[in-house]
Amino acid sequence: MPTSDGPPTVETIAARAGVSIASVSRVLNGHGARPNTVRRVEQAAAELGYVPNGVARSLKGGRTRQLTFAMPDVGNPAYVSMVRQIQAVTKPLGYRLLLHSTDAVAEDELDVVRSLADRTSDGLILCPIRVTDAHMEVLARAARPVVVIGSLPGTAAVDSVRADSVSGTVLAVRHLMECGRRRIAFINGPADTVPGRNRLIGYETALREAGAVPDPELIVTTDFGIEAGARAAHRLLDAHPGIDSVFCANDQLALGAAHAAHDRDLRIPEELAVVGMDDSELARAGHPALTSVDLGSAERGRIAAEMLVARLDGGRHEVRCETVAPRLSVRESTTGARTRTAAGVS
Amino acid sequence: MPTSDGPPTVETIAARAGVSIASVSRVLNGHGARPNTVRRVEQAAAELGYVPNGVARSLKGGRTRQLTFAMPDVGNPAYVSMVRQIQAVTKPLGYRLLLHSTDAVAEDELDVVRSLADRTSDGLILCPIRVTDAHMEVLARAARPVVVIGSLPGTAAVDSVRADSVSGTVLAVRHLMECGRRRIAFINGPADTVPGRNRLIGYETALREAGAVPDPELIVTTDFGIEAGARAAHRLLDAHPGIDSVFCANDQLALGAAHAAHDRDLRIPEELAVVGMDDSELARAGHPALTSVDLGSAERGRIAAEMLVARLDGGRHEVRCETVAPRLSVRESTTGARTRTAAGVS
DNA sequence: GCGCAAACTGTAAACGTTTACAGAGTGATC
DNA sequence: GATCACTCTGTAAACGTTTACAGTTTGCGC
Repeated sequence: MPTSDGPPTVETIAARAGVSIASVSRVLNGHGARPNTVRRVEQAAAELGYVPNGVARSLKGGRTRQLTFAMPDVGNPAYVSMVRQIQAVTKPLGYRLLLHSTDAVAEDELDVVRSLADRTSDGLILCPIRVTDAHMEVLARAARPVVVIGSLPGTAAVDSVRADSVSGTVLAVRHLMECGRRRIAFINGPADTVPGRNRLIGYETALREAGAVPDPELIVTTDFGIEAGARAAHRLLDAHPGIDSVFCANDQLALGAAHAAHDRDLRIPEELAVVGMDDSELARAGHPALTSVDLGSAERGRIAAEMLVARLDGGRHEVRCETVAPRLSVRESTTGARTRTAAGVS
Repeated sequence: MPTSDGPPTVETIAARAGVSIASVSRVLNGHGARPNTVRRVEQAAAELGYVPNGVARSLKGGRTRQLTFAMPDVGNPAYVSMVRQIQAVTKPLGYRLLLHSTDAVAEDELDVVRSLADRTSDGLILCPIRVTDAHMEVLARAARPVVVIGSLPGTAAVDSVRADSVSGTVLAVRHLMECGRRRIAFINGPADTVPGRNRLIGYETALREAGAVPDPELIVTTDFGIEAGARAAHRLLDAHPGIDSVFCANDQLALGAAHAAHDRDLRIPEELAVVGMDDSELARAGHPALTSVDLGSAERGRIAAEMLVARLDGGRHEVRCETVAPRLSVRESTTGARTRTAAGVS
């Protein structure tokens, strides 16, 4: 009995069109009906501005057409580009996107996975800050498909996309050597993370492969941040004036290093070449613009989204684990091409 | 009849605990039951790892505990800080956040508002790129509470929070004058937007209020972007070497202007003071760091979220419209304090 | 006009929860 | 031990859809 108050439902439409609710549903979903019925239902629906209740639909259909993306920090440009790509893949397919910021607390990450059991979301893309045994435990019981962006133990029965920080770092260091640099310093971020360790491995690998011996004195570990990068660079340059280049674990650190160089009147790249990582807007914000390693955040986001929808559509295929190859964006902080920012008259 | 397959439902629990589904629901929602019943239900629920189906709950309860935030561009730092604040307000209250990127297309904005009728979201925070008559039309019929971040006609029956670009610009220009600057150029963004027009008004107001006459020659309009800022600055400085300072419509433009100054060997701030707008990370990325107007994105996000939840909780109070006062973050690009980035040994 | 197949339609059940209502149990009081 | 008030419990309806099933109409060929 469709009462006057409240938004129109399938019953309201049925009453107005003089048909049953089943017919209303069928017409609205294009399941075939007599032309006359179609016309009456469509007219009634249009007149009343009927919009089907998505919640009821979800309950009946067993899926919500919602996906969740959970990551440590909304502010981080790397995650922002993931969000953008995930949207790009899922929006055209009619999925809504739930954003969950875990603030890098592991228990919160676990809760997101567990909360899949409430059937509120059809699938999850998770960027864990670190993968613990508890993560594996919980992921194994996840009530809905999950794709992890990050490194998982080989045994895991969960789709994942990982970056390759080792190769990324090798790319950077190799590039510096090809530019003729020999005293290559390394400003790393927190070393107790997987990417932190991998960068160190990459750094040492690249040097050794060129027959050089990594000098622990040229390696500094610090928190991320522009100021921190500047401090670290000053420390390195104070102690080892011979340094001719520096690779930094992200663009903030690299920008800080560039600032330090400016302050010491070291020309970039002539006297100090600088390479960053992430290839964020900050790299282009440097002056000269910073060469930077792109670990493929955008692509990881895209692939993760594709994996997830594949899992939702098709279903039962084998576990996938992809690695996204890093790419080096070469700019003036290593090659020193342009000196003028843009084509203005000199 | 709870079958073995599928996740446990209230029926499964009831069967296992030997009670009715009503008791299960009551126990789980803390509505009182005999201690013995409570124990049995809780045990059964725990053993089976029962999680209530959120969709069914939403259908029964008439609300989803989901909020939507719709803005033009996930990549824009201003919106990112809004997202963060909105999360900060709503997450503790148990709301999930749906993110919708409209890519700045008006029709998409309208669709978001219309789609509130599907009952999938309890409320909406909307950042329209521009407010048209169609917006007002659709907002008036919105099926759920909406808060708009942006400027609405006074007649609108919709809660809103707005920035004050006029005052923000006045703040910046006044600051430059207090620093002794007289030839103040202005690099504006697209002028056919509300904030674009307001910045122009603010610029002229501040100058006039100091007895100066705005010189149209010192005003340039361009798209946003670092390169664009550099080009614009070069153009201005080529034509008017006497310029001693420049106010830019956002931090990208300001950073570009700073780059141009570097290339022309103009010292900042001695020979050219630079002020940006938005107070994003880019401002701190400048070297020297850029003075920048904070239009209060974060605060607008917070207030919008608070307005929305107030509307959802309480309900029927009068329409609110708040304006967030801008704030000036003074840094070295106007005051020139520090020359060394950080406390390293010189 | 009749029979038949095909196309359409309506009734009712189902999705998983919450909750109004009535019935059953409990203990206290006289 | 009967009555009463009270608390607790179970049944059933409701939220708004989709869909299996059975029933009805329709069109067609004879």
